[in-house]
Amino acid sequence: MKMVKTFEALASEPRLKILAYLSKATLTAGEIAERFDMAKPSLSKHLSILENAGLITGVKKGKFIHYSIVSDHIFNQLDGYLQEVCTVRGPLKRESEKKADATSDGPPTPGKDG
Amino acid sequence: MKMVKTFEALASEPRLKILAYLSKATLTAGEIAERFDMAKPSLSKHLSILENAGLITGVKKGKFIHYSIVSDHIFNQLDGYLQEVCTVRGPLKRESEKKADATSDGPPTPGKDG
DNA sequence: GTAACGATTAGCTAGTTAGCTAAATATATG
DNA sequence: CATATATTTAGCTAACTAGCTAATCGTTAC
Repeated sequence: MKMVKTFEALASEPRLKILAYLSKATLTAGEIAERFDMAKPSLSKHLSILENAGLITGVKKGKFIHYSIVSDHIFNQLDGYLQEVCTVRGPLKRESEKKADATSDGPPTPGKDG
Repeated sequence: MKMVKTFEALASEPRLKILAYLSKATLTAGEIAERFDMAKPSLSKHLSILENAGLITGVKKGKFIHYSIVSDHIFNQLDGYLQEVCTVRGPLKRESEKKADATSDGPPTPGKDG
């Protein structure tokens, strides 16, 4: 698991913002570049880093490339890492602690119940 | 939420390894430095980055500083980010898709039905 | 083929990061 | 106070990253 690649892709304010934009819609590189007031080549590089890390995917349609987030990958990577490092936390313990932590807010984290 | 700081701290092979070591035990800076065959000042910098991001904490006991992982913080940061970006994924849907993922390689585009 | 448009690659500069060695800080001990 | 140990800070160089402009590639339209 190349976690470093994932974290490197996420360790950038512009890239986090790009992901935030893409979390709600599929956008072309040009649209994103407009929103960010950033030169297109600079943005293109960020997109390639994100795509190379598997966090987004680009689909070419004519002369446009539509980028969209790959939520599954992001989730699997981060969740997998959590289970790797926070070994002591079983799913039930997580649920328990989340309830204790914020009684009003925050949904329970699903797990394998075991 | 300063996610960038967290991700920057995690975007480093040495630092991921340090966290891996600390996930199982509390160690002093010197012990970690020995394991990594890395100059102590270099390691010290990594430790300070991790501590500054809140991922580890150092407790001074005499002339030693015992570093240990702050699993809670790591979990909360990453889990919080997941819920921020992967907004469409409700807990139940996550469970469902994890199961479905094993049988089909093309996960459906997430909708707003959460 | 030529022009226009969308996006990326190439090449450059400025700022940052990673590693080192040497010096400094802090704690125990005599 | 002087010494030894544990860790960090300071200062340096090499390598990397981020951003830009200019040039290139691919597609659509004429």
